[in-house]
Amino acid sequence: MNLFSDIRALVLKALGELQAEGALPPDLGFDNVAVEPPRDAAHGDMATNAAMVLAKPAGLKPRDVAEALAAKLEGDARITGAEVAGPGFLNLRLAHDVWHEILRDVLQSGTDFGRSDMGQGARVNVEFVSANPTGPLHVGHTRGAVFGDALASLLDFTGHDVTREYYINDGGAQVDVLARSVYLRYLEAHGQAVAFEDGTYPGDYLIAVGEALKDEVGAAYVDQPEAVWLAELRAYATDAMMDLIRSDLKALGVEMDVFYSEKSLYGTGRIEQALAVLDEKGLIYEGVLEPPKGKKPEGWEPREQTLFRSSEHGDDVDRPVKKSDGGWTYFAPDIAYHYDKITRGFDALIDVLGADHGGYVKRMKAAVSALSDGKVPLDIKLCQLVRLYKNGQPFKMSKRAGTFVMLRDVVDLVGPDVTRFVMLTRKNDAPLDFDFDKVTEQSKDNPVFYVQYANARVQSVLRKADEAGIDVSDAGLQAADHSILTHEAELNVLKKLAEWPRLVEIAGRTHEPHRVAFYLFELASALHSLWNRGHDEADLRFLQEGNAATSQAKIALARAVSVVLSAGLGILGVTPAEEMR
RNA sequence: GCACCUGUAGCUCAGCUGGAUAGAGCGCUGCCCUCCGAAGGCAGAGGCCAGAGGUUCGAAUCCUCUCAGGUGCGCCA
Repeated sequence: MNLFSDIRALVLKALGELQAEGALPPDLGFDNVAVEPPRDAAHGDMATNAAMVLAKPAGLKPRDVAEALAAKLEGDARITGAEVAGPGFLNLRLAHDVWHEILRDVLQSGTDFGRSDMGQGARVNVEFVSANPTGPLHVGHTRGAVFGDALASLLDFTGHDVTREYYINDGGAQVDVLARSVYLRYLEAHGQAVAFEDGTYPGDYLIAVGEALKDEVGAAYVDQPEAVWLAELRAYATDAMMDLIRSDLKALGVEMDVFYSEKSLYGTGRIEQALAVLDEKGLIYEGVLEPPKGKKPEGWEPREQTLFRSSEHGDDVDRPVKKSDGGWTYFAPDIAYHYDKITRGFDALIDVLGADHGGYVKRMKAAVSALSDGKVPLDIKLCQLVRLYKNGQPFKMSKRAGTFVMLRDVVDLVGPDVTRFVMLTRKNDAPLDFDFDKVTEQSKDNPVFYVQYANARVQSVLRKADEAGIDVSDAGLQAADHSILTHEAELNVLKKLAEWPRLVEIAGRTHEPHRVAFYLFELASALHSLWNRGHDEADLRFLQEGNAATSQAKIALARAVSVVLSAGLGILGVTPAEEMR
């Protein structure tokens, strides 16, 4: 149950009655009527802008509309006060019962509390990571992996049918480079001295691949020309790298539903087919592009290419799908890949990419718009870079210097839970600072710790209550008399719990999982605040000595916080802490 | 040159897809531990929301322009 939509429904019903009575014009639309938590708690529990939105089209004064609405709403048992404020806000106060009902709902629904059917089962494809299969994942990929996975969970929680997908770029020239690099390691395994020149991957992770290849084929490829082994090694090396990447993802707790191979698009007519669709719409032509102004690429000369008229779908210029030598550009298989996603029947597509792919957004949106006749929306989420720090000092990533930080390094050092949470404490399009020391610090500066600690405190109360012989089973807590929870600090926690379903919908709609992380911090904060007031005010403690009934009600509140924390952490892919060590 | 992202407290950042007196953490100031729930809590100071116009009942949020930082710009994926 979502309290905000319930109250909004109530407001709409009242407005409808006013309409029926002739107090409002009959042709008035209520789409813009919103019910929100007021920023200032002194303004009550809920506020609606109905009067201000409707006054103008109705030809009435905002305050008059608000007064009429207030009179209607005050008849409802859930509303204990409705007052007009400011330019025409209607501030509502809700009965304590409303909050206690939320508590019951949380306890009954468990971590499904807040689950929404907003998505109505729409099929959404979330493509993320999609790192080139040329080596293990590094810290930049990690952010995309965590973001994509959490976004997918969030969409699932809001009623979408989600597919997590990884696009394997196994079709391009970089796979040749990989194959040749593996060949060098293979020769090395046979005792030959090799040199890794520019244009090869010198990474240590290929040593094992070279040795495994030797075990498999013996000396069959030694001193053989490329023509003999290249095609074989491309496939062999790609498989080896994907195994590596899969295990990296597993270490982070990410599981893909689909791995889609770029290679499968070549030689199968898939690319030609997708381009034919565009061609039918008159969006493919032979032409010559203007050189970019200002910074002319070296050796620029005008050449005729096959172009996609992406400028008709919002792009700035048209984009080449064929190189001047007739081969496909990288864009062509990408078009085919997205066309494939569309034909698989997805209602919406999401691509999670690194920020360096910014230049790619418009053309891909143009392609999807053209291919689906504007029916399938594509949202592209760009993840900004991660800046690493150690002891407050920046920590440069450089391939050449060999200090390239891998996903595995981060996860091994701080664990998957901390990695995931911290990666989600910034919105995707802002850069993220990741300090290895701060993220493991046990203090309130550290949001991961702060949230986990709140959950651990609740678990601790539950254990102690159990030892004291209080029934803290789900049934016991549900049956408790929650109506004694009337203290402001307790109501604050309940109100924060009531926000969860709304927060989830907003986060899901905007594709912004970081909102969940911030909410969890606020919820944890509300619990800590109540907990600490218990220090001075004994009757605010969860465990009331010698009064099992009161304890049960208070512990039910704590338990509900734990439930929602678990649900939220679950979306982020973080395991709730039972205790702090 | 063009496109995209960013610009909010001293610092790091939220800000509900247009709402009321713009929030949090850190840092700063002042309180709160004989013991029973202080790896914490409470209170306070701190703002021209980069700047200028516009849209409207109402703008940090939408539009235009300017400034600053980042990213990218045919024959790499």
